[in-house]
Amino acid sequence: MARFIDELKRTHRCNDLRAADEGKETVLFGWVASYRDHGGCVFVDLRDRDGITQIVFDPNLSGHAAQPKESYERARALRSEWVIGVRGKVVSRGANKNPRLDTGEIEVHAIELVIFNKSDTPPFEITDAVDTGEEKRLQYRYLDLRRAPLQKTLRIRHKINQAVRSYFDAQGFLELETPFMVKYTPGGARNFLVPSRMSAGKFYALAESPQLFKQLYMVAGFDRYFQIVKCFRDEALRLDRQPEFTQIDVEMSFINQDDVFKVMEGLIFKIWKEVLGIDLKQKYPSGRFLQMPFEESMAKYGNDKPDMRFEMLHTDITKIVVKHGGANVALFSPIADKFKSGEYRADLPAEIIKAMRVPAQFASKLSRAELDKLEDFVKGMGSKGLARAKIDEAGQWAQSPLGKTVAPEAREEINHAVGAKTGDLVFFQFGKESTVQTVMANLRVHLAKKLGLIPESGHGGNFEFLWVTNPPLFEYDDEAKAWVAAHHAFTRPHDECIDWLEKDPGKVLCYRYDLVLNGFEIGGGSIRLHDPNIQAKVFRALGISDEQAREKFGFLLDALRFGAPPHGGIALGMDRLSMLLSGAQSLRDVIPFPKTQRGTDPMTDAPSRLDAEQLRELHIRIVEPQ
RNA sequence: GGGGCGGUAGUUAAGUUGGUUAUAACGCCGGCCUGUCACGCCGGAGGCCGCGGGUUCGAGUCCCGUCCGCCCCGCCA
Repeated sequence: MARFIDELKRTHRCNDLRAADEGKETVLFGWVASYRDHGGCVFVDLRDRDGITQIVFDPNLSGHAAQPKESYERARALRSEWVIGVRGKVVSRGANKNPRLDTGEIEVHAIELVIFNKSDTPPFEITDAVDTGEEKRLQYRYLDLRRAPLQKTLRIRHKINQAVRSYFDAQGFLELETPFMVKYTPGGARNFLVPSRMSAGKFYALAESPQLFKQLYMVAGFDRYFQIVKCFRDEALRLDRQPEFTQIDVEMSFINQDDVFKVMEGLIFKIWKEVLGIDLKQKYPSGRFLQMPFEESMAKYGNDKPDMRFEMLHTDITKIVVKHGGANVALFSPIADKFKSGEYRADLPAEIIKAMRVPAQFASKLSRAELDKLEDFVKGMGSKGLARAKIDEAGQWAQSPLGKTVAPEAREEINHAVGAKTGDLVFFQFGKESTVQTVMANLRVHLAKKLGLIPESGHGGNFEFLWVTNPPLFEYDDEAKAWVAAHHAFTRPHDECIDWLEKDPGKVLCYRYDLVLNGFEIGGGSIRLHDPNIQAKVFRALGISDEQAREKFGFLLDALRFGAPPHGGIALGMDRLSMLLSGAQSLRDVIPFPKTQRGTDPMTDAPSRLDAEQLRELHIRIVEPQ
């Protein structure tokens, strides 16, 4: 029978002991975070998931028998990350307190020491401050996870999970599971595929979301469903996108859009309260978040996930320029001319001109070199360049090629629309609408970071929530020359837009909504189409035949014919939520075992090749890329 | 598929117009030290400069290719 673990059970964790515990005997288990050998005595910082306690090994401790001497001798050999157990006595540090440790008022005088296991020298130091490349950290993720910041973020995930479960349970939701291995459906996000051994040549797909199944739960009458669920998407990775991620998935029956908002706002309030101790009531006394139409968001911010923590709004000046016949600016003229010649329909502008004002007090901080760098920044996003103008005392566009020719009336109207005053800097983008929007949206955020306009987030409570609502149901696909569903084909259009489905699909708005926090989309959902007649019209607008619809979504269409209730739902990105709650800079810092940007895992070396026999069993032949 | 940045000791980085022995800090190893907590002091080891090719008397440095990582566009809820 082993002395430690069998006989000596752990009495405390490494962040438990305080001044009040003085005199107690304690048994602690943990890892050697650091050791300081002073010749006569040895100090060890013992670490577990909760914190650090200083252990002292001193052969001359009064009141004990031979054991301290023996422990001291062995303690001198301790090294970083060895796993040990200690029996000792809690003693006040007297004048030698360490205010930086929660346990800094006390230390433990060791009587007995056990070395459970030695450790190789770790490839990087286990400290709070990261000074190691991310690939190394991922390669030794189990060591990286010993660091306090990651211990803290994973604890936040735990707390979110607990808050979600208790909230939804109290609201009458059932936590129900859905399959991960599903039928492949083309369109939307690419699926990861799983070959079937038993059905030669056939594949399952990993679910990109539980979407269809949660709707089936509604048809089945479960009424209120939620699930904390893994989803899989075989798409390019980003700072805020991983191939395997977790959603807080919700669906409800007999509700409208606002009912969904209320339920989710309640959840967010609870999560913030329980995880951060922040009462969002102070910021949102009504309990409700701001709502903004999609169109307004695109116009003012250039995207549908605006960071509301700072201003620098966009202004669309296309109409002003067109009105002034190009405003006598050579670069603008082609766009204005196209409108004039009727090449573009007024309701379908493929090209736009946007301006963004940087107020004088910030504009003055930007050096010439920095402004030139912005040129490269926008070019990286497909822009041809970044036109700019400095507003002088007379309201003229100084330091700008545009200013040399621009018609004064047009210039004044633009200045007025943009709100430009003396000393302000105005940036312009023009051309293909999608490019202009992307460039201007990114430029807005990039400049805000550069100029320090974004307040510190975190526990100060700089959390700006926003519902972005009522986007168009369809988008025009330039390449395919056809209307495609902006999200999926089962979103309910606004009732007053039903007529447009046939006449002008581009005008159809729908009950879709995104929840945005500080420039990140943290959730999205919709009210679903449950009326088969309107569903048929939507398919017609998309040019999807009955046969095609049946082939792709047959089982859902079948189900909707058997008394589907009005229903809708939403999914929150659990990982992004954790990232914003913990102040982490990357999704990879809140996912325990994340993938690199190429979707690989440096620790396990996944994905990996299979040998010929395994491939044969799966009926797969590898075609080497050229 | 495209653009940008990066890869030098275990780790993080420096490395000049191409030049002779490739630096520093931390870590590691050995020794000393009874109040440290970024302990201190003395000594030491440690290098495929991502990989392959080219230019050159000479390449960490210049050129071409390639692999890997990060950020972004496209893509993606």
